[in-house]
Amino acid sequence: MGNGIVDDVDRALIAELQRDATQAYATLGKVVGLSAGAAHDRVRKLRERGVIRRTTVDVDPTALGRGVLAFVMVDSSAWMGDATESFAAIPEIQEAHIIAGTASVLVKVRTATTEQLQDVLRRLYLIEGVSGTQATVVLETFFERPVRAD
Amino acid sequence: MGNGIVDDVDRALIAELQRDATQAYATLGKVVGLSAGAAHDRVRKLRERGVIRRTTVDVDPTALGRGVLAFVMVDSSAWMGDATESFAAIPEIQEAHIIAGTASVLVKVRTATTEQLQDVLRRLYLIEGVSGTQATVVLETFFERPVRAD
DNA sequence: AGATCACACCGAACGGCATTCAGCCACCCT
DNA sequence: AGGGTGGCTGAATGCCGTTCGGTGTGATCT
Repeated sequence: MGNGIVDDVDRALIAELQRDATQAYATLGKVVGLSAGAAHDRVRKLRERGVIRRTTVDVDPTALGRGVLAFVMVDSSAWMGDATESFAAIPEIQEAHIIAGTASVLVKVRTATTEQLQDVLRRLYLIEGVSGTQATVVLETFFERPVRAD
Repeated sequence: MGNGIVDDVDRALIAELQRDATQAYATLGKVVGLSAGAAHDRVRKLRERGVIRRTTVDVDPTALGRGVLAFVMVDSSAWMGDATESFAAIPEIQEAHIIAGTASVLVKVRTATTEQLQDVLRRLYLIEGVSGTQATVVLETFFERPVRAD
């Protein structure tokens, strides 16, 4: 998995697709100096190799009623390495990472209201080994952008 | 902007598109019980309203040489509300948020190595008003998924 | 009630684009 | 030199995005 090299043309293609994945392969190819067929071939291989995981849409969280964003440091009294499913089972959690430092897990949470955020914290405490949480509410998001490709 | 209501069908369409934005509108319509034309119409309106911001691709950060992920709490001695551009100018920063609490800004950083992470911290200190940083390195990512649509 | 309007959907038609493929070229390995 | 591999071009084909006329429904106004 993940084999093969990602060259400059691949990176340019990825950057273009991140910007707008709906554009035609002919357009895409022109940007990097390739025919439509060649561009298509490269993108197909990038997908096969798992470099491009999927094509998706970016949505406005507020429009979906997920206007409250918070990061929560989760303290634990036990090894949390196998707790993926426990965190994934809470749908309001958008990301979960094991971290180095005093806390052991960092999660990114989106809810409609702060009351719902509180309820997520309650459900976090129900996870085996969780001994504490420290929530940080986001007041304003400067930006959220794709992984840098170039 | 952001006008109009997002009903259950819209949410189902968004959820499908988040899962796979390459599928045909006929398929998409079938999932929610709509014709291809109607599905296309709803998605077009969701785009116009800004509910769907863009169509993009999800990439594997490791494959692009961005294997190191860290969250950095940035302390400041001044008002940081207008510092968007300063943070955006550092390409390794993927997200930047103003937060409530002792720190004032939280940023998500992706680099190839921890040396490069250190260099990002150095550049953060160059931003006017930044008085300190506290970096938390991610050891393992459980998951990162789209905003919940349903 | 009846008339008018707005809105959402369907189904068909058109044209463009994704996808495939044969042929070609450059490079590497033996 | 010869054969194999990988990547590219350009063209052909068929599917799909996109548009549009027509219909049904519910709301508003007279």
